[in-house]
Amino acid sequence: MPEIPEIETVCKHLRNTVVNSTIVAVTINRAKSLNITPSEFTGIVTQQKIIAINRRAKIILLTLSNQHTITVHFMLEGYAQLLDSDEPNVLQASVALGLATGQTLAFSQINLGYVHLFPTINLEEIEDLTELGPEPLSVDFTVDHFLHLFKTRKGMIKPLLMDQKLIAGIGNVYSNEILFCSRILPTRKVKEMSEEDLTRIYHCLQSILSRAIQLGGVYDIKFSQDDMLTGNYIPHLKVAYRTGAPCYECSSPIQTKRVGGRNAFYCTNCQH
DNA sequence: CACCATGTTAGCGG
DNA sequence: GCCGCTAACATGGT
Repeated sequence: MPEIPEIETVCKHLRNTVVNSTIVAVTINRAKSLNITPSEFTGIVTQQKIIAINRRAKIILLTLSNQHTITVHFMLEGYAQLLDSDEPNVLQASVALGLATGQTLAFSQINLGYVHLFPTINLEEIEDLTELGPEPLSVDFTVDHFLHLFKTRKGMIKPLLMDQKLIAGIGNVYSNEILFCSRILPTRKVKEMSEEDLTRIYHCLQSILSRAIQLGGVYDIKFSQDDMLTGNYIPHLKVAYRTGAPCYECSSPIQTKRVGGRNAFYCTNCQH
């Protein structure tokens, strides 16, 4: 479920709280999440300062003062929380970074995801990031860039929007929302779509993702006790998880079916 | 209990 | 190579 808006929301919180903090303790309860041994990880990370927070696709990047970068992918169920270091929740985190501030940055339920560490200063060289397509919200991702990418493809639009190698950071929830906004059915073949259709998708993609970022996405786990942002986009979802409920535009029931192995949500009356 | 949901990758057949 | 499908992965929910 975490896609660009959810990860961006976590990054906002991290920028406001942990940048310039020094890591003084490391807890690893799930060594499988790492790409190196727990003692190597702990050795490299301890006493380093977190100097920058970035996002690439659905991956959080924490840059450390010793020219290393931690990459965190939540995959299905992972989440991040800032806790007081003496809170019991710290003990069940997959990987937790104790900070000099007395708080702990906890990454929990990293079951299929990972917390990797790479020696690098150039983020694009990081192994986890090399296969990813362009960031849809970057300034150089123009409508022409989008048309060029999609025009020549043969498949259905929804799986293509979720293809991380083609375009990075869009998952099941927002692909459904973007297509409802575009009035395009998820099964439509890109090849059979007009340039106008694709242009509409581009603009919906921009507006939906930016609005969802502004409002804090749809994640249901708060980053910290005073977190008023996370999840505020949930009431704005128009089709995702609304199977059988009336469409906000035309009142006909929202439909679901498998498209490209995932659940597609759509309105057969509004989308064509 | 079996099955489904999620994101990603690998593998297979067309 | 691309497309569409399936399985695998971990876990919790029905």
